Amino acid sequence: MKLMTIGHLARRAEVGIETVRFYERQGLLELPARKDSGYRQYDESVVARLRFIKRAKELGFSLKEIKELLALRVDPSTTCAEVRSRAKAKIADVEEKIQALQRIKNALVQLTAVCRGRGPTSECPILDALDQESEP
Amino acid sequence: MKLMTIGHLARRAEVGIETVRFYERQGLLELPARKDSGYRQYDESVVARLRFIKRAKELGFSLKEIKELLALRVDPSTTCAEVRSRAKAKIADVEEKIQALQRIKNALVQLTAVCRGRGPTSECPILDALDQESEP
DNA sequence: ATACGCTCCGTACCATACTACAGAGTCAAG
DNA sequence: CTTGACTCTGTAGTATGGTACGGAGCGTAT
Repeated sequence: MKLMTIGHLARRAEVGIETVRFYERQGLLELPARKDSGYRQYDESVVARLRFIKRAKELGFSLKEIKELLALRVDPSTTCAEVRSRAKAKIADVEEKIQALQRIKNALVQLTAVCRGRGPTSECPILDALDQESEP
Repeated sequence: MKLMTIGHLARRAEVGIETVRFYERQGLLELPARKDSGYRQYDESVVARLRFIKRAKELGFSLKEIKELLALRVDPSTTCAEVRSRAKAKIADVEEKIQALQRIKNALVQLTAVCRGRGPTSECPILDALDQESEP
C-alpha cells in the first residue's frame, strides 16, 4: 500500500493543504498515520473521500451533513436498521434536491425557447417559467 | 394590486426581515416602493422571488449565481442571443448537479440494500457504493 | 553538508451569508 | 390618544468554511 504526503493528497484531490488539515480538525477525515517525523501519511482512499466532500459541498450539503453521509455505517454503536432509516431520510432529501433542480432546469430550457429576440422580456423570466412549471 | 409590509413578506416567504433587507442591499431584490413614512411596500411577486432564492441557496448556488439566474432577461443592454447562451451554460451546470445527486442517491439506495445486519460494514460504505457506480 | 522544498502546529485573518441590536419614527386597535 | 407592535437606518456581531502566516523541523538531490 503506497502512502502519500499531505501535499500529494491535496494536489490529487484538488483542494488546498490547509483545507485537508481543516477537514481533519472538523472530523471529516480520520486521523492519518504519521511518520516518525510527524508527517501525515495518506492512502489512496482519502483522495476519493476528499473528492466526495468537494462535490457534496457544491451540491449544497454542509460539512455537518457530509459528515453524516460519510458516517452511514454499521458499527458497535449503530444497528443496521438505524443506518437504513438514516439513509432513507437522506434519499428523500436528495430526491427533493433533484426535483428542485429539475424544475429550475425546465425553467431555463423554457427561457431559451421563449426568447426570440423580439425586444425586452418580462421583469424576471425565470420566475415566470417556474410559475408555469407548477401550474401547467 | 395589494401591497404588503416587509414583515408580511418575510413571513410569507419564510425568511427573516433582516434577510429581506440584506438581499435588497446585495441587489437580489429590487428597491421596493415606499410609503410616505418610508415603509417598504412589496407586491405578491416578491414572495416567489424570495422563495426561489431560498431554494436555490439550498441547492448550492451562491447569492452571486442566484443573482445571475434572476437577471437572465433581454433588456436594452442584453441581446436575446446573449441570454440564450448564458441560459445554456446554466443548464449544463444544473444538469451536472442533477447527475452528481443522482449518483449519490444511487449510492444511498445501494447502501440500504447491502446493509443486512450481519455486523460491522466497511469504513465508509457510501464511498464504496459510489465506486461501484462509476465502474459497474 | 547544504540548500530548497515540504511539513509541522498554532493562531490569525478572510469572505459569505446572515442576525442582532440601538434609537427613532409609524400604525392601528381600543 | 395612548399603547404595543411594526418599521426605519446604520453598525456590529455570528457561523461556516476556509486561507494565510510564522517559526521550526524534515527530506533529498547535488
